[in-house]
Amino acid sequence: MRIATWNINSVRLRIQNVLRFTKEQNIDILCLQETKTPDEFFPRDELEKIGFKHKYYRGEKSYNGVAIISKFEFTDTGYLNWCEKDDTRHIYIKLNNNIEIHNFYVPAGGDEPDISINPKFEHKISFIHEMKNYFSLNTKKNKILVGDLNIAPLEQDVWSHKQLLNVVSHTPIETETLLDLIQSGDWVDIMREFVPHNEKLYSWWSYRNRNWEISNRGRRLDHFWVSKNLFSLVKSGVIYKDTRSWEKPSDHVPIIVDIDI
DNA sequence: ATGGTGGAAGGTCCA
Repeated sequence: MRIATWNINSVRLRIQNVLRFTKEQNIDILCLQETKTPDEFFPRDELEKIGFKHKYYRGEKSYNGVAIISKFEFTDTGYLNWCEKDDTRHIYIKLNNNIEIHNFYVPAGGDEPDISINPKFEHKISFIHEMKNYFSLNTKKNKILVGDLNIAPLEQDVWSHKQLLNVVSHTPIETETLLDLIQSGDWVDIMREFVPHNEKLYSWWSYRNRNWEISNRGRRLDHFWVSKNLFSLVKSGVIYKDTRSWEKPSDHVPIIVDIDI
């Protein structure tokens, strides 16, 4: 089974990119973030035509929004509201092999990395804490967690560790909280099993840099984790940088993972 | 310290 995750930054604007990507890469299940559309406008018919018969999505006007589209049926679907908000930042589905896939869009956190003066940053940190509590209560088997977590936890997950230490996405409070979530939840950070920790690895390049590929000032904000019992079944993990060069690209690129499930 | 770009909206807010 080939599963991918992608912050699409408007699924309606980039539906052609989604169709091209899923066809060319033969994706079975695609988790999307920042779909930015209410459910009644989700492009379900186009996706149906290319074989994604099973879909579960929650969106809202302008902001947030998550979706899972699949060639395999779901035996359960659902979501939780985090930080007592009903924004659309999380959904999960269950497959008939009893594996659960959680799809998250964690708050970006604004500009100022100080929880006492920036409510967006406080929201982000609280969100990760709630994820930690939730996944420590539940069984740590047969789970997959993907999404735009808006944190680059390791030194080589950003173009300059030193220069980004005080930039939201790579501050110590964020990276420590995220690494704690990985540890306490017994998660395996797939991409870092395939790419050594001393090699640069990014999934996002800002729109604000026209020469994004030359300057290569990226960050690894997108993640694909599996519970430990599934790790031996994971055959490959790739960050598919090609889409960043397509027409009207998202600023994030997909992660593609092959799993024998 | 600032501004650079993009999306949804049709004014700003958010990233």
